[in-house]
Amino acid sequence: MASIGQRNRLQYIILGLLNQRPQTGYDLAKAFENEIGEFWQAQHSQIYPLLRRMEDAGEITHEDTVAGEKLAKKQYTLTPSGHDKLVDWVSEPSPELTPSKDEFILKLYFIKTDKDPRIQPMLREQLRLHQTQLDHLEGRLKTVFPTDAVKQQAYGHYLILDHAIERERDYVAWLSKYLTD
Amino acid sequence: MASIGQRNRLQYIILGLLNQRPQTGYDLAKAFENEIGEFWQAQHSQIYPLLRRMEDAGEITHEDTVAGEKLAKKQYTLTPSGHDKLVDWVSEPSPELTPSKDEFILKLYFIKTDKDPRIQPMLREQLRLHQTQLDHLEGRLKTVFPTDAVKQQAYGHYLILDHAIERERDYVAWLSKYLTD
DNA sequence: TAACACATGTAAACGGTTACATGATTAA
DNA sequence: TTAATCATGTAACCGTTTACATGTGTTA
Repeated sequence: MASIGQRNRLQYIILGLLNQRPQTGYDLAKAFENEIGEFWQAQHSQIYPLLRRMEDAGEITHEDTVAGEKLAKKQYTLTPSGHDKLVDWVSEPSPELTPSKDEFILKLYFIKTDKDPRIQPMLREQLRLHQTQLDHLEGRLKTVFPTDAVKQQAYGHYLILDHAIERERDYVAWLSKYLTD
Repeated sequence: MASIGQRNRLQYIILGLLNQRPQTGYDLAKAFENEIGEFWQAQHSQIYPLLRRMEDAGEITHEDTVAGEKLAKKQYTLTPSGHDKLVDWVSEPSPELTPSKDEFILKLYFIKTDKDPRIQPMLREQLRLHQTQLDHLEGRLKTVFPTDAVKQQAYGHYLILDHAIERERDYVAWLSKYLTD
């Protein structure tokens, strides 16, 4: 029995995605480029070995299918044990505050005076970045959740999109506060 | 000449900290427990080998000193080359938006309906956490920057503390928006 | 004298990224 | 037919965390 460290959060994301519907490793990798990519990233090179380990641990199983003439696919599904593990994880407290690792913030820390000529260009660059991200997220909210009915079918997803939007909005407001033009 | 990957951001933090004043590896490790710990974390086991590599690369030098009878210390200082590297890094654009890796947000994503009984307790737990962090940061602002004069001596530090406070304030406001009691 | 803080290191394991490698299917 | 996408894997490297390991100085 392969053991998977308690702190490996990617495994739980995979459990959660497979709980939505059975998928291949390729599908999972795509999910990290799309909606879940706003919150977590993973490459296929990390996903395929982990799927193997999770299957060895009895949390998921796969069914071999063939597309077209001979393109092999592995369709992964949760086992009851995997489902339990997912439920346990979501139900556990999340008492950790992870530092944000924002490189711009890090650079700011080493600027001494408000007279430093680098500050304003840096703030402007970040404003552009976060404004773009804000526009992107607001667009996604409109396309992914056009009606209240859809919100109730993926309520958690709606919540975190709303959170991400407010975060960007506040970041933009904070940057504007210190921009002098 | 040892090469240090471009993406290693810890080296720049160390350059920045040594630019403030010469320090030992132990001092640097302490700094990550205190103020800089809000934004980045590093253990001494990562710091000591990196200091060695940075010295090999000619960015820092050390002077051996002895405290008391024979407690050996290595006091590290920036070289001109290390100072240049720090200035270059701060002056470079920071065009990357790092995902936040907030485990609570991740868990929310997998909750389907607004009727799920886990949502409210989760929101309450996070409210408590972020309220505590907000209180902590507001306390630090008052102790670290009691007057406007001090703000101007470490302006970047003041900015990022202000940013962190607004971030927590907004997080708390967002959580409260969805709390039903 | 015992506990705690100061001080420096190494080793093992883990999580994540980039690169290497191969082959099938579909659409332009 | 050729480029893009679908599909699965491995290898090497890097950054980070946890644990191991040792010894000094200070303070209660």
